[in-house]
Amino acid sequence: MSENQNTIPTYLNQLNDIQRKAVTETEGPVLVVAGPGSGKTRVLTFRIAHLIQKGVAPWDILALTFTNKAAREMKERIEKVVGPRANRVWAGTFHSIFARILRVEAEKIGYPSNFTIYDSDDTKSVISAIIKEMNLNKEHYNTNAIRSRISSAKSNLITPKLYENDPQLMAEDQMAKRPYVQKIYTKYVARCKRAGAMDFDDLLFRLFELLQKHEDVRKKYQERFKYILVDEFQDTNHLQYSIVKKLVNGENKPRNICVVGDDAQSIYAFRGATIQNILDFEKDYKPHGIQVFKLEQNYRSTEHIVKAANEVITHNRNQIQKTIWSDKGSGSQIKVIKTMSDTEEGKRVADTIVEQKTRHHLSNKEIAILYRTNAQSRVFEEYLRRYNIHYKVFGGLSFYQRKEVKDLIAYLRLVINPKDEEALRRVINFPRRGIGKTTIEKISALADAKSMTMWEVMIHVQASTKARNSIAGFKAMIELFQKKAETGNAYEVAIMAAKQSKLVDLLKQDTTIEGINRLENVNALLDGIKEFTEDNTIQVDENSNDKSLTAYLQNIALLTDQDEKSNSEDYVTLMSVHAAKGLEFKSVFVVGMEEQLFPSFMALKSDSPDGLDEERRLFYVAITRAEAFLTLSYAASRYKFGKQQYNEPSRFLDEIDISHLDNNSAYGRSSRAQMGNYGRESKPAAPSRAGVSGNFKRTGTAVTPSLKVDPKTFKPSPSQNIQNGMRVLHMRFGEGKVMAIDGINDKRVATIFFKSLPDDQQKRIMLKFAKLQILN
DNA sequence: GAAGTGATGTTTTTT
DNA sequence: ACATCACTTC
Repeated sequence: MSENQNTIPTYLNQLNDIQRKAVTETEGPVLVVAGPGSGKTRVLTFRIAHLIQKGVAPWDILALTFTNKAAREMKERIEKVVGPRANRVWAGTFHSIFARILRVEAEKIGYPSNFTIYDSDDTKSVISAIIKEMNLNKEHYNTNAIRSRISSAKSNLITPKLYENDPQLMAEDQMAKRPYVQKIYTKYVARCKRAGAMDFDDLLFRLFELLQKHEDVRKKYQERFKYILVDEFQDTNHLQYSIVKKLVNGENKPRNICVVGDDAQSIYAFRGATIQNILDFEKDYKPHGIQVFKLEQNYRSTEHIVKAANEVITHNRNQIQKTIWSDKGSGSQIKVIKTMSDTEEGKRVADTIVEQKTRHHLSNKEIAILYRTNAQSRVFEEYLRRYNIHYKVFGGLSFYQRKEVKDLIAYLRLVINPKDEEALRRVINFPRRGIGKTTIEKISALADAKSMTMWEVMIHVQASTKARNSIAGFKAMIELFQKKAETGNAYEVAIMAAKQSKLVDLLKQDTTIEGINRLENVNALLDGIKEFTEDNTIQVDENSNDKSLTAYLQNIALLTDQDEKSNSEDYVTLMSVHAAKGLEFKSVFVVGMEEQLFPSFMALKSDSPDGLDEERRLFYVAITRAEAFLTLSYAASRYKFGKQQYNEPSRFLDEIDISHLDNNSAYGRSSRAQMGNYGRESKPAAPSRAGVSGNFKRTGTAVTPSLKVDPKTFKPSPSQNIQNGMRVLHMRFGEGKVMAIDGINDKRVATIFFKSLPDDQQKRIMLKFAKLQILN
């Protein structure tokens, strides 16, 4: 691997014939169909390295990937071949690269250059607010359903206007008893625009719009990107492909586009990805002399695994013909574990892990448990903990999605873009500063009426003097932060915001385990920001080294927890099959192989074979992650939504020829029908679910404080008599001292320091309701 | 305003 | 089973 820039490119010797062609045929359109483990990433990176070696400027190359991780790996590997020049390649995810371009060009399409990126929570909250305002029936207008409908409209280049004129879409909504989807869509788009915000789909959609409407901009980027490469092409949606086409097809421009993908590994159709893109690509570029290369040798897995995967995938209807093969020897047969319950599945898988570790000397890092849904991780966690096996769960709530982290980020977002309404709503009264729900609704209504932003109108709102004072105070505070942001770096602003907003103070008051955790998360965020400002290796933009708050927010908006830095710890990986795409492990456990679960009930209920095909591709992805050992497991019964369910073993198990299964497994498999009955008839003694989880009881649940005062002797005093400074008695909290009183009449709120509470915790209690006895 | 209660939805996958 | 949300109670 030692590359010397002046010698003949030795990297070409590390490739087989087809791979080498895929690397060296740099001109014109190229489609690389790459089976699992066929060296796809190697081809992509070497192709880029080769271009650079040939004299192409790194910044003339655009490489689009699906995840940040893939982009990072690609850059690292290019760097190994060509050195630090690699960093100047435009390599990143669709979303991050497009966001970068939009930062520069946003004003041309009516957005501020410091636009906010709304994540799916923000999107959801905007849509849900619109549904509420329109007084629509929540039963028919499910926020998630509407969101995905809007998202898929955008992914297919359908604006609200086009939506309205599309009889089929409108009829579908009519049928589903939600005729106002188009209206919601219209409002949603307007709302985002007013807030200077783009959601994930907008990062693509608005870029398309930009290229469409502005010929000069289009030409600029067409000329800029002389070579374009797209990874995981099977997972692109129509919109992404449309943008790529726009960038590639310039006037008098050689169409140097290379896409790499595998139709058999397309697993994101549910969010608009379509393998049609691969088929279209071949058609679209045929006139321009497309070359197609098929990488069919699998360097990852042994033969039983590769052959089983091939057998499974032949059950799908449409696919590009290819024969994946391996010369790594037959290897171990596939093991199938059948169990009575999900808890037993957890135990048996953990047992098998222990056995494999000793017998084959595997380290934890070489082992992965893959499941269809994230909720399945728990049983495995429980047993791995019992056995003292270090593990790590990927997926679920990412760091940046935690409430406390989002709260602080919302302050920062507001500093950069005060139009950002989601950020404003989030923090205008958090920590509480007396700007209640009604006031916020008034601001929102006023903003709507005047077509201005909430930020602009909020000081003019009709409200109590107190509320208006609070609003003015809030505004002044944010403006103070903004001033800081003009001169200070991201960290300085963040520290100031965390402290002066009283966010940290509030968190410090919560002494439960979760509360301490939350405080730690905020501190971790602050540390992260500090690191960002000090670490020169983190760069948002290859051409600048911007340490401003804007730069920071842009950097994190598109991060997911998959992007956590890899560390050297040795752990067993637990993740969803989706998350495992692109990874490989010596030993892989694919668990929960049951009808309704894998394939998912969602795919089965629609009755359309498309859904089932996608599940099968997903299974194909799952089993092809394994290098040497593959274990499949299923349970006769499992808990779902709190109820015990009995499922048949997955049909996918039947699609693997029995010759690839080990002896014990083959026996169990052939009695598939029996197995279903087995669980039902003999009624296995209820697996002691409680027993297992009992050992791992959630800790830290706050216990309701018991009564501190005997109800018989307790005589509450009239609330209007309570004054600042008095010693009072409360039924549950016991003795305390009134530290402050604000509000008038019915709205009087006392801040009381109670002896019984830990540390210097204070409670705010509304006097109208509280029963307090004056002590003296 | 805060805490507790009961009803309701959620779980397929994610940039 | 768990989380969230509207609603009640203090």
